[in-house]
Amino acid sequence: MRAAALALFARHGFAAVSMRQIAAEVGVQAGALYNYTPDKQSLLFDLMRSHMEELLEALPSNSAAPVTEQLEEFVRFHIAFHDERPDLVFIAYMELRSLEPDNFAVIEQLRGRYETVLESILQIGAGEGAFSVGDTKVTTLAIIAMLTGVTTWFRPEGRLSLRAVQDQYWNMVHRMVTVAPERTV
Amino acid sequence: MRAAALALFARHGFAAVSMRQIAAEVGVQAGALYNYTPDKQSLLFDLMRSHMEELLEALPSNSAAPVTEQLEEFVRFHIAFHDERPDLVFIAYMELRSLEPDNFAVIEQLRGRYETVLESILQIGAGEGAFSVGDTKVTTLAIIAMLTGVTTWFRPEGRLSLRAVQDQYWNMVHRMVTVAPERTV
DNA sequence: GTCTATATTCTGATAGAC
DNA sequence: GTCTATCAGAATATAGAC
Repeated sequence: MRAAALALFARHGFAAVSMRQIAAEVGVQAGALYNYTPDKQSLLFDLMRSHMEELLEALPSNSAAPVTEQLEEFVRFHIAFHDERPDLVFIAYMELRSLEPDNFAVIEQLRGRYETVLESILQIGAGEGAFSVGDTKVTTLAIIAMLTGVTTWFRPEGRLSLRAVQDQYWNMVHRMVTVAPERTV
Repeated sequence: MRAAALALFARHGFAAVSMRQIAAEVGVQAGALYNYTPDKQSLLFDLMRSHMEELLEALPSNSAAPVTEQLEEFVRFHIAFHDERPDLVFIAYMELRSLEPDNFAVIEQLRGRYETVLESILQIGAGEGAFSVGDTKVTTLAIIAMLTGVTTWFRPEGRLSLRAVQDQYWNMVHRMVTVAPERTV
């Protein structure tokens, strides 16, 4: 049921999907779904919370490694993890406004913890002189927006391999946080 | 009515907003709305199409200027234009899936034209040796995702001025497309 | 644990008075 | 051009048989 709901929410949006549609996808009648979830809102919330918790748990944290390597690891991890769960990533971002206030607060807090991991890497790197960034919060949000955008177009069977995409994004992020070169033009 | 619908769609999502809610916001009864739109779908489509057309019309195109200046102009324009219409930008991105197939095709084509403007700048710059980019399509999507993300957090009365945000994003984009420096760490 | 049936409310859209 | 009233159907969720 969770898988069916996830696919439908990602394709049509939470509000546009009815419990009857989910039931039809599973192959049961609508009433049977309520043996597995108390209501529709909980179904969305559980999907989003478990996704965010898995994301945080899977996040590598080699705080002993050089910051540049930590940043590279973060970039590659973000793209790979999101590639494996495109629907979950999509709804975790798109359906925030469909959450009731209490549920929203929980997800928002988990999001904040994820962003803080990246921001800490940038701050430490800036302190060491390894990175040159302006505002670390702005840079954090810019990098996450850029990386998350990959899910809107990347397909494993497409023109570029996952590895090639990771390479190119790491290259872009690396340049973004490294001191500007002499003008070449 | 368009303004009321826009605000509600941006906050709750197209599917989650009823014609009665829009009417209540305007201060009329639901039936009266149908003097101004044939149906709810057209209301969304008209908002999105007029937004995309204004975006394309306002887009500067100084093809005589150096490509680096063209890119800087694009970056600053994108952020400023989107800052002025946060709700429109939000629904133009979030509600693509709420469009019926024919309407979706129209909006998608307009999106493509906008992306092509940026990609052309990158391609010309790469050809001239002014830029060093990997895949121009990937770079285009990465830059647009990064810039569009600004609307999710930027507030004019916030900590950073619009100008400061433009400066920092231009700095990041400029580094992204410029040849990598010698390793500093 | 799934079914059928249903309570209740809401939905987009229309008809006709004024 | 807006109102009231309404149509026809869909929505979430529940009750009770099996």
